[in-house]
Amino acid sequence: MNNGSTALKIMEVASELIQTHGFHAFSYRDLSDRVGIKTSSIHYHFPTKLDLAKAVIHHYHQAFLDKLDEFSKEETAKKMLQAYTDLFAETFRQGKRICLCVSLASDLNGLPEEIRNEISIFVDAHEIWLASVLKQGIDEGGFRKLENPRQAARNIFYAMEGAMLVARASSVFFPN
Amino acid sequence: MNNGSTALKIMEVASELIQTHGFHAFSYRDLSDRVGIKTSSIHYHFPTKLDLAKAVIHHYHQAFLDKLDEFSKEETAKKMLQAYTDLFAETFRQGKRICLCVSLASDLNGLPEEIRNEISIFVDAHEIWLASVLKQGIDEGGFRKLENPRQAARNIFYAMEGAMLVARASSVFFPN
DNA sequence: AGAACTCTATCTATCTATAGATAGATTGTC
DNA sequence: GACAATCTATCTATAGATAGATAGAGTTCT
Repeated sequence: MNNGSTALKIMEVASELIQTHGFHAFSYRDLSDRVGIKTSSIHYHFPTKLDLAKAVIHHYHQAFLDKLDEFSKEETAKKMLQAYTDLFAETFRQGKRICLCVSLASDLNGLPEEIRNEISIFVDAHEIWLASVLKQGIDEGGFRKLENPRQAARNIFYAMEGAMLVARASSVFFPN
Repeated sequence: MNNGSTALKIMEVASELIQTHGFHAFSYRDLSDRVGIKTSSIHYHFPTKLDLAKAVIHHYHQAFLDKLDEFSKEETAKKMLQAYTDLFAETFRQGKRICLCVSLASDLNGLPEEIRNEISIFVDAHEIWLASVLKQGIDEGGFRKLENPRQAARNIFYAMEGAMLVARASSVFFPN
């Protein structure tokens, strides 16, 4: 594994394929076609598919934390929340792309513990960030008082993740 | 394809595997092992894996509509909603099993249109039922007035579906 | 009634395509 | 010349799928 531009491109394409088709629904051949190198060269960078998955999650996770930091610079909690939900909407607009961790969650029962842990840390980070935004919003007076901000944060997160999956399936969003 | 008990058993096992592992993550061999017949015999009942998927969706869809009818017999909208959410919780308790249509939705970009249509009809049925329950609850006075019951129904549905996936991934529900 | 036939459901054996993976040669850059 | 990155060629395992045989239950013909 290394951090050169080829490795990065492989990770980006892999991330896209996981988010649009799922972990078990793409192959090294698909990557090969899109990145423009042979499958064996991909193995050079990521010996196994799980190594690739781990690297993709790590990269995506870091990028997401950076986004959250950026959102935290907004003036009000309301704007932070808006920026957060906009990111989901924007992601989905790119070929019905869903959140990486939810795509992997749907395959989770067949993935090794190492990956499951990475994903659970990622999910927790979302909830903690959202809960802190909610608390700030309550203090600011922009949001109404909540009994359990952490639970409310979870509910928002559930709805965001569920909405992406359901939107893919629903005729409301993609009528024939 | 026929409706004998073997075909039914195949469908039930397939449904479980789709809900726990995903459509692309189980094989005819997995079915063969669990049902106790050879893979070739499964092909006798369901010529292709997509034929099997179609049959499973259809069967699951019908069973779900029956459940909704049953829930509609509850005295109040609040109890109907409770029965609905209990069903999700009960399903999830069986080996982190998620809703069939959401599991398939995460693989949707790689599935044929015929299946996509089946799923979208299913999703719409959920939302229509939920919206009617909400309206009834508002009329009864048990629920507070909503500007857009259909949108509220969608939000409930999103949260239910998202919660199952996130619960699978979250350390809050499955700490190490 | 009994022989001949047909249908259902299963089996064994095998096919083709593709998956992820590996060995070893080649190329290009410092 | 050494190393990084890529290639060609190939491997093993498994996927979904198919062909053809078989056992046994039910049907039809004479």
